[in-house]
Amino acid sequence: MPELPEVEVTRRMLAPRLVGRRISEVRCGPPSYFFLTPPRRLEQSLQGESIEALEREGKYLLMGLGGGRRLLLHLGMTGQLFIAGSSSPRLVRRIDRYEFSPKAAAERDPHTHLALDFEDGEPGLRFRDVRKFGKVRLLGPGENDARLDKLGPDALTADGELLYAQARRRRVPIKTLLLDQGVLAGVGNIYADEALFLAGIRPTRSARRVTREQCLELATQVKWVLERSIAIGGSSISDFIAPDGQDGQFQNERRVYARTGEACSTCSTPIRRVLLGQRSSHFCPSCQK
DNA sequence: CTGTCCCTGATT
DNA sequence: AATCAGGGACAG
Repeated sequence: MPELPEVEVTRRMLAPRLVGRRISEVRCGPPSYFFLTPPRRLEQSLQGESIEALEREGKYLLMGLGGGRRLLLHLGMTGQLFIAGSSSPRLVRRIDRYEFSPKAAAERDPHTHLALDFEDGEPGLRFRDVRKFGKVRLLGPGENDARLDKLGPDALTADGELLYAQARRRRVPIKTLLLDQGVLAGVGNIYADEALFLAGIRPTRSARRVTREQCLELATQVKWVLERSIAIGGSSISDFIAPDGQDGQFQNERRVYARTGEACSTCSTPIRRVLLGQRSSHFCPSCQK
């Protein structure tokens, strides 16, 4: 599940391969929940555009285009952004045949929704998303997206005092607070669980019962775990791949996430799993209070 | 603030 | 055939 580190790894690897190039051809799959901007309109509007920047806000990517327009991208749960021709066991072979015409339907990968190719002939960009929880939207000059407007400060700059101030006035579990993109932009289920483990705080603890010292420590651990994951290419637990098809390595360093029943790496107590608002949380009942 | 829904593939 | 996974929008 792509969270801040996976999106940032994607951005860093993609930027040098996209920025400065002019789009020669755009192909989209059929209309779906995935397209906030209708696919036909994307095909018309993006053709001939040049890419001037690639930025990240929380878990969103923003491709800066000429004339102040921007392309908003979100990977959702199973999104994969990669360079055409990349190979990975997580990618199907049909992927490079991105012929989206109805007659070619049997030949194409039904999960690749967007393909951009470049005038200079360098390999293009592909956006694949099995479950279509991802998003694509074209923003006009000066146009904003409500999703972006709601984002809080980037989690890489998490401020413990600010987190404490928010925690004091919310009755929700601390884990729920961490997942709130309006509080800290970019934290998802994996890194929330990992940061809470490192800070020694149970995910279920009420936010208002987390002390100031604990909030400072939590902010420190959030930043550490995100930076560490970025450094080793993110987490490839289910679907995530880097733009070159490579897997990240952070899944090998996780202490609690999806380790239910396994021995805690510090004290050997079995890791437990609880549900918080339909979402699973993992913690060590001995190390986390 | 909590519950439901969007979607598809893997698992039971 | 039913259940689970879950980011985020939305309804209640």
